[in-house]
Amino acid sequence: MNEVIVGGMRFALDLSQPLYEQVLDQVRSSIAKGEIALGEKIPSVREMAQALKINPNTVMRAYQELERDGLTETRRGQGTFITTDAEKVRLIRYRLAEEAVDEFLAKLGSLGFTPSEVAAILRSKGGEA
Amino acid sequence: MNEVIVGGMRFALDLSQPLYEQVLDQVRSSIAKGEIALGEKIPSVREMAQALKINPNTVMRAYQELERDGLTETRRGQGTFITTDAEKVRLIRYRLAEEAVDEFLAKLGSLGFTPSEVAAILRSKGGEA
Amino acid sequence: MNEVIVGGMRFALDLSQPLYEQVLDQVRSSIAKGEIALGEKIPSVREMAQALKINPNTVMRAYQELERDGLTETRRGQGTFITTDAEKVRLIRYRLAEEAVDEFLAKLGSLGFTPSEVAAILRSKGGEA
Amino acid sequence: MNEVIVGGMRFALDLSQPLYEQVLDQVRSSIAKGEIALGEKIPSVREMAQALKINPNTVMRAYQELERDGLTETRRGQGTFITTDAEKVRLIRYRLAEEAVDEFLAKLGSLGFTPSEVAAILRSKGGEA
DNA sequence: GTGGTCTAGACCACG
DNA sequence: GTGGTCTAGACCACA
Repeated sequence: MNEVIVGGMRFALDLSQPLYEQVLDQVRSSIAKGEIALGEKIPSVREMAQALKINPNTVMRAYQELERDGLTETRRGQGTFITTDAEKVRLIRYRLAEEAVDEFLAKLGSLGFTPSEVAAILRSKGGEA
Repeated sequence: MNEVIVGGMRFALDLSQPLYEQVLDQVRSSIAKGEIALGEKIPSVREMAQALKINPNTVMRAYQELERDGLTETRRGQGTFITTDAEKVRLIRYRLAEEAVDEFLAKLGSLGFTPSEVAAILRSKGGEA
Repeated sequence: MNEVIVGGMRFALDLSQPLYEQVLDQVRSSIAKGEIALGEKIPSVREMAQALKINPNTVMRAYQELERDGLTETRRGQGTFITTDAEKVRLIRYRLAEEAVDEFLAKLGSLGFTPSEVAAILRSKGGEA
Repeated sequence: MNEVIVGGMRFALDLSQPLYEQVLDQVRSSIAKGEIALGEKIPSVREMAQALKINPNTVMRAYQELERDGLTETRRGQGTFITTDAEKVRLIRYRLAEEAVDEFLAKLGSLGFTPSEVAAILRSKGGEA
């Protein structure tokens, strides 16, 4: 495993997706799961880049997207902090889940699976869905 | 909607993904769903390109990937035909479904949803999974 | 097996190579192996095409190449006949073998195999070479 | 000879085969022979294209096939690198050799040569097989 | 800078 | 007619 822990968050990067997207997803996921507390400071771009051994531009892009989503805010001269707005976090978590579900159902539908077949596959996968 | 029907298959292209991948996915879907019969000829590269208003090279790339997957065979000078091997189609359909499921569960998991929460969301979405 | 016997020669066609080349190879091979006698008549282009369920142009092209090699001769109004020159057959057989050997050694060499490794692989393949 | 050395690899292109296939074969050979170390970067698409005086798209096609075979991985924005998985290289080298052997034996067999004749020809060719 | 996608258009081999 | 290769050149996303 190529895992790194930075600022209390766990990162595992691969080449299958853009790096900035993986960083974004993994920070967002840490927030959604509550692994990192609201209002807490996250590592600086430079620290994060060094820890993950990736280009600072890549981290920067991920951070910018987090801020656009309202999940973080930068305080000049102090760094980047997780939002303190729990409702915002809840909404974003829900929105991401909904998107994933829609995409999933669309894909399975396009392969001609009925809802009950989907359920069967999910069950066989260990989810008790 | 910008839909086109070609050779009994429905196509709707957008810019969110590579065109060749969309063509690939949609032909594959048609095969997986059985909308197009085994052994049947699919439209020639040029026909398809003209119908979808895209470049023949782009269609060709999709067709070559289909052949690599074993879903089609090309007969020189005659065209491109769906495989007659039903087992191969079944396997690929299953593989695609499995990939979608894995991706879905990973994403929802990374957002901190438990299996039963996932099931609840799916139910609310109209699937009775 | 998708085999057809025509004029005493065995044919099995697939899509991995040009059809005309397969026809050419298989006729040549029948001659080289002595499965078809010198001076004998081979089926007409039309007969052959019908038997193999391929385009007459494809058969024609194979026959033309055979004639260019001197393995056959056409007698106007009578058809196509295997040469009666045994020496020519011997030479062509040897030339084809030599080409195959050269190509084979070149390929294995390009993969960095030593002669003794090649010999080992050949032995493991059932040839006692 | 129209040879070019690029990134420690030797290239000689002709018109007997598709260019992208020749590039593919020659890079693959270099990897199989260990002429280029695992994990090493190979020349960028543009560099290679310029050096070989062919179109970047042609090089790209070769590189994509290498990646599909698992012999290389591409790091976005950084370039294309030889895999670090020695086992994968070993397997592919063996697979290529096996294919060559099978093809060779089939061809010689179709010309009616017995295994011992094949062995004799090989010996006379300088291999001591 | 890197790889990746797409286009337009030429040319070839095969059937 | 079919698929396949190649080019030139544009444009994009990523690091």
